[in-house]
Amino acid sequence: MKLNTKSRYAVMALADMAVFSRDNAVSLRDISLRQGISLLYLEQIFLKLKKNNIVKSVRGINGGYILIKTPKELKILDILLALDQKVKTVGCKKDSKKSCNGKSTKCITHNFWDELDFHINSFFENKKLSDLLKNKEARH
Amino acid sequence: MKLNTKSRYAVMALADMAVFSRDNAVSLRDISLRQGISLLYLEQIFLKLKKNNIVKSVRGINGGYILIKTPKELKILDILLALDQKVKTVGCKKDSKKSCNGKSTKCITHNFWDELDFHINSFFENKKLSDLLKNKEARH
DNA sequence: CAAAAACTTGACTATTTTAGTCGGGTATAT
DNA sequence: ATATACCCGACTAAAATAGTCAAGTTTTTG
Repeated sequence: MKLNTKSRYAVMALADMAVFSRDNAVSLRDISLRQGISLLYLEQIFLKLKKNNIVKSVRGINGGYILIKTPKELKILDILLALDQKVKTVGCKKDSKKSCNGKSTKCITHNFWDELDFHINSFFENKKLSDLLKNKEARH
Repeated sequence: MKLNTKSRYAVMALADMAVFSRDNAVSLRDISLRQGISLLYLEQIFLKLKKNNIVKSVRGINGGYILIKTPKELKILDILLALDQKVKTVGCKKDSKKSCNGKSTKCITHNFWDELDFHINSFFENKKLSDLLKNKEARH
């Protein structure tokens, strides 16, 4: 039950941008230094974020990336989907024909996994990037 | 964001037992046939379920496994833990010393991942095996 | 214009995890 | 006795993951 590091770093990098950008583009080099993430790896991640319209890029000197939406509007779910991190915890259910374990009938636990996925999905759907920043140093 | 098949099959097999046992032991062979799970694989899974006191075994002819708790009492979380399926979606946090990304300070997204884990954990904690059986054919 | 900063992109690879099998046991009811 | 069913460690093929590399292109600034 793990999230891949790409998704994790993506959220981390975007949170960094939300904190440090003041309308200016934020370079991957800066994010890399601040968050301790490999620059090469960040490049790969931002490629996907760009393709999925989470950020836009500015080339050349003083270039970098800019959030397309405000942190208040940006759902965490959108970030995960951009990194191909689907919330589908279990294989059974692809299509409705031969759904579970190769059989044509729904398996005994089918609805339970559906519920689980829905539960997790809702969490990511309701959380916005701005929510991460609030409690940065709050709590205990 | 996937559950491994061992956990999935474990839940499935235990649900099967809950449905088909009438105080008698349920053999893995029967579960294998009914649920379409490899017998050899089931053996591996039940070894862990036994070690973690989810089931007890009866050897010899007419042997099999018996649920230790009633389906109403058996938390799904206990099943997952028995299969080493920890709900810890992200690497940062092992110990409190050098927690995130090798750094000594909590990463910017740390609390968020904690919340996520808590959210998922609660789900598994509150769901009992008996809950899976109720809505087997219910809903839509 | 030249050079440097920074984005662009596909391919590649080592490591780890996963899913599942195999073989050779042991216990027990009939 | 023997068949059934649990017991258990070791093994392996395949897939996923994490991350690197190479070779660009674009744009700003001096």
